[in-house]
Amino acid sequence: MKKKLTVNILYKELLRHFGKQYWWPGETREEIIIGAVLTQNTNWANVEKAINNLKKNDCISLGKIVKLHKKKLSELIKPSGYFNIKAERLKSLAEFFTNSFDYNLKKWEKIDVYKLREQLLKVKGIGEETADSILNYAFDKKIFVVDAYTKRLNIRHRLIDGKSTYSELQKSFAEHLKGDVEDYKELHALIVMLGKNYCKTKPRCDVCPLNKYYKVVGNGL
DNA sequence: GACCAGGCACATC
DNA sequence: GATGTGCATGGT
Repeated sequence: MKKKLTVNILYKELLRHFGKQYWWPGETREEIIIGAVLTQNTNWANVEKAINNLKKNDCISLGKIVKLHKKKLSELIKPSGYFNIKAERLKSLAEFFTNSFDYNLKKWEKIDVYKLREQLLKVKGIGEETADSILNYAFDKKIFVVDAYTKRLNIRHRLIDGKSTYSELQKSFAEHLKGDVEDYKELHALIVMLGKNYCKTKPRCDVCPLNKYYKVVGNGL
């Protein structure tokens, strides 16, 4: 690693700038799980439309999705894009959860977090980010979610070695971030906020919320 | 009309 | 292990 990730200062600055995000947007555990698949490479506004369709049809649960025809499911989630693939992924994931422990998700809470992660990754269509989003936000596990924004943040601001893999980035954040599961949720949400609003075309600009961060830790560039 | 958005699986080198 | 491609909608 080139540089020690001063992640606590980063967190503090982002929190000060954006305020608490209270993620994940979702009313129930199952809605969060469903949203985690729907948001794959898609903006949240489109996901919301899909979720609203599911709600209107009383289908915002894994038990309902298991029984739903794939074609009907595709129609409902159409606004989120990749609807055929996502319908398949949702079916697989719904089968995974409903077939285990008598469809009692509370029982999953007691499983070792890494064991559950391993199981989730075996489900077709569930990669590291989706699995970690489910673990962190739906199951309140202390697992840091790395996404496109986190990778971009790392490269643009050179937090750690630019060629870091998903697990290297995740490990680095986990090693340095002081806090509980709620802080893990917040920091990921804040990094998404930063990515949506800044750092789109160039590493730094005059209005970058991270400028104060650099005043504290020095110029990493 | 081009480009982007809170990925993933699969093929190919 | 790195890189390329298909999957698809809706906002800017």
